[in-house]
Amino acid sequence: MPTIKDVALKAGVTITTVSRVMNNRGYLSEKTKEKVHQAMQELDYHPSEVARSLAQKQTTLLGVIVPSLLHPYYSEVINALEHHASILGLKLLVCNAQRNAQKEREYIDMLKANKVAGIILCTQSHSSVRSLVNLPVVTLERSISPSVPAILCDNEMGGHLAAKHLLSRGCKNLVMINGGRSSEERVRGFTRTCEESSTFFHVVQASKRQFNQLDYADLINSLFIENHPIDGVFASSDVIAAQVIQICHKRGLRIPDEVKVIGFDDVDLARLLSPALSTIHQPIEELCAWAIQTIVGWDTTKQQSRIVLPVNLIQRSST
Amino acid sequence: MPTIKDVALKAGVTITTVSRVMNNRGYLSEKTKEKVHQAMQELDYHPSEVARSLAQKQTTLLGVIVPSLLHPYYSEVINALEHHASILGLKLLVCNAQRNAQKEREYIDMLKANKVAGIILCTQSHSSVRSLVNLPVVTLERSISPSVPAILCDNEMGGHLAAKHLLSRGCKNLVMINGGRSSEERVRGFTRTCEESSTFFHVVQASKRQFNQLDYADLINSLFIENHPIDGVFASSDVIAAQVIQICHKRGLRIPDEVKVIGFDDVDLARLLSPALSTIHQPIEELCAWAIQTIVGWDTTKQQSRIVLPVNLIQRSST
DNA sequence: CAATGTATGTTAAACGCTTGACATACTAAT
DNA sequence: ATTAGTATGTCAAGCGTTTAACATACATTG
Repeated sequence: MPTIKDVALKAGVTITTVSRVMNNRGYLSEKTKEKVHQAMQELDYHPSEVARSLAQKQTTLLGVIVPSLLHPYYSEVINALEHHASILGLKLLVCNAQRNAQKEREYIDMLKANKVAGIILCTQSHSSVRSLVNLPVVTLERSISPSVPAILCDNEMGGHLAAKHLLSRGCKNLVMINGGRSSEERVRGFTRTCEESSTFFHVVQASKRQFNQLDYADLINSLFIENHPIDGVFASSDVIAAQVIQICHKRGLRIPDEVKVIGFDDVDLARLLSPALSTIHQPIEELCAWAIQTIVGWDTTKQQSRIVLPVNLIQRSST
Repeated sequence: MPTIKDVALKAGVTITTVSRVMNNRGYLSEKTKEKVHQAMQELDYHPSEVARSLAQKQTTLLGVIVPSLLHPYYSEVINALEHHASILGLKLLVCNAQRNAQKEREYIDMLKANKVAGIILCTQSHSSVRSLVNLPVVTLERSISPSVPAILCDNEMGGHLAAKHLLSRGCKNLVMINGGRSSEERVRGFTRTCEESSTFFHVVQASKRQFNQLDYADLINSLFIENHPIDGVFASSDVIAAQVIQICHKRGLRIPDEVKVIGFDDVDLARLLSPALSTIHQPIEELCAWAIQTIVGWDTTKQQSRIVLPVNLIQRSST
């Protein structure tokens, strides 16, 4: 592989000049630039990012730590992050902490050892806050400490919209299934709205195990057995909602006629279900754009410690 | 951040010794190791991967290029790759080529500039073969050239199993929908089996646009309009199958009573659909394990240029 | 006792790039 | 004719490791 030296030699300039051309600093005539670019092309030269990183004490890598790579929400997050990162010449180092605080700490150490430009945290363990000083870090749909900027969607509004929608569709007996990504705000918005309309409702909480396996079947089944006839379900994620639909299907409960179901996230899965799932849309693209922006502008802009983006209702065929 | 120098100073040894301890080479007494480890702990020292990479002319990064990050198949691939990689201390650099040959080439250059330990290619463009010499590269569920080792699943067997299954369930009028990830082998296995049993069938091909958007609704709808009553559908991916189910649902066709549907991949989505989708299971874990193994053992083991793993039928409620 | 193996140490080059300091011209404006 | 700006160049240190080469010791073995 050719090095900067070879380029300099071929172009008849010094490596300083080549470096200047690459980084576009100092005075440079068009002619010199031309010569250098020419030489680069002929040699098929690509500067070593590693050497560059060492010299600059910074890489163009961005660490992303997610609690799961199988949950479609994080697939979409990674997709959006990769998109915005690549526009800025940043690369994504994807880490799956698997909801394991120990693993998360190891990943953080690893990312620091790799001198990443920043870390985007989508996990919930607080254990690691202290190891995050002096490093651009942002949490996505999560908030671990006032000292770490957080990008969130308006979860309370989401809970509210879901409840309001189910009520407006005539539901009288609501239940919310709250998955492991326990969002107090979603529950609060839902609860408040139900209470305000004096509708019968309750909230069930999934266990961490159920979240890990993305398997809520038992929980959902028990709901339909134990309780008064439910006619409206708000699931705290589309994945849970999918399973609600499945179980209604098995039990012969028609959706949306007998039971209405609404999810949260608006991942691609939602539109693939039968019936297509009504859900609360998270602006994943925007969330990710803000997250990247927060990392990239770390020193230059004063950090907003908390950014909350609006959500909205997407009505499909399940309500 | 502390450097190897600081550790050496604190431990009262030279940096050579510290380096030896870290890399476990040369003679070392327990006492020295102890001292060095102690010093590392006290300083919370983590060696700079960047410096290490420069010195060794190799990183512990693994490039992965996929055609889409939203397609659940690739989510599972990335999940499995990340898992196997992290066990070996490798990190995943995720690249989304978006089925764009130009982007793919850029990513390959970028990965080379970053001195990755290897590249796992899940894309189909051939354009880049020549730039892959002298670099551990493997293709996953794809084969671009005899000179690049490929890890595949037995697609022809998959097509065969799907057809055989639909036939054994009594279908008389089959259709296969072949998505953009055009796998000739799947078609061949399906076709051969149908022909052998003299069953009426045909194969429709989705356009690239449809694949990109993961939206096959029009195509599927036209099937049910144009043709004799179809009673069995083999979709070349679970995502397509999901949409078949949706459209049957809309058209009031009961599954599996009136139409039987089988997918391919066995991604998580399959078990979340209503009814749960029968499908051909790809051994994603094993495919990925082999892929990583191929990269890691690049120089030591002679490369097998082609590894084909078996698939199997998973029957759920859609057939 | 000599030879061998074990346990350290020192020194310094190498990896490929960035960057600051400084020197030298040429050009154009005052 | 001086000054300021522009366009290059040279030199060398620095980034934080690895690694080869070589020098000492001390402990064991034959």
